Amino acid sequence: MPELAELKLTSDFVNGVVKDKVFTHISKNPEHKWMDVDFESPFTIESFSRGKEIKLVLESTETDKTDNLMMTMGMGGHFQWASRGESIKHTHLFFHCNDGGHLAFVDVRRFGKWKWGDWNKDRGPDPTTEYFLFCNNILQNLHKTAFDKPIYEVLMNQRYFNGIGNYLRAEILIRIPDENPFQSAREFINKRKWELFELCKDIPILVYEIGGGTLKDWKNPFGEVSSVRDFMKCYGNPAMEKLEDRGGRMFWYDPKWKN
DNA sequence: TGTTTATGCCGAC
DNA sequence: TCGGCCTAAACAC
Repeated sequence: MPELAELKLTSDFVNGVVKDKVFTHISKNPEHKWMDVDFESPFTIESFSRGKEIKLVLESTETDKTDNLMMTMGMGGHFQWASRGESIKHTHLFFHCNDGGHLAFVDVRRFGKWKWGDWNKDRGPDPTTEYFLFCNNILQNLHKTAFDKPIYEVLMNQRYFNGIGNYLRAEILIRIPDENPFQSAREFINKRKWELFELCKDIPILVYEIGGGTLKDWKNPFGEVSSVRDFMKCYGNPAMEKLEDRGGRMFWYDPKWKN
């Protein structure tokens, strides 16, 4: 998906467009097989992101009812605003506004999902907004077998690295150039924990500040914000080596570690 | 025209 | 751990 930085931008975008707006109901595109959702009218929306989850807080303007619609974005989910009469292809959730427009959850591949609840307890703290908890969650669990695996695989484990995805793991590991990304996560972390943890915080923040990664299925909802585009040193770079990991994802890495 | 590829996750073995 | 879920853009021929 969109990874941590893109989720944060998506959440900002939602907050920008729903500000001072009142909604009447939610409907779902029947093409999408996932659950229907609705909420008592009239209501307001506020968005938060944590790692690769988005929380939409819906609040009745007339009663004290409130509920959280928890969403994941899959590979390309995002939000757009549609004015009265406008319809956007591949919209799967419509948050209908009393001005006739709607907030559209657009998701071509339909990998995005939603449900009522709260932050998924199987996902770890957000490295950018809960940095101390993020570090602690790893250090307290470092003895577990999950950390026997190579660091390049463990960086994709959302229980510990919530928000890190396929491009971020490549961009993080390439920035610790003298450590082999194929060694065990435990060994790697024991040696270079603070550099690793800080990169897990700082790279997503950098990408957020420059307006998101340049990704095939994802466009910055605000349009281009920055001309800084060279943070991507590794992912997708033909000068780098790549291999398919056990999850069927391409891992991009420095050719010097090819065995 | 056909094939490969894509930022992710879930559930059936 | 592995296939399945989906569409469309970018390739290959």
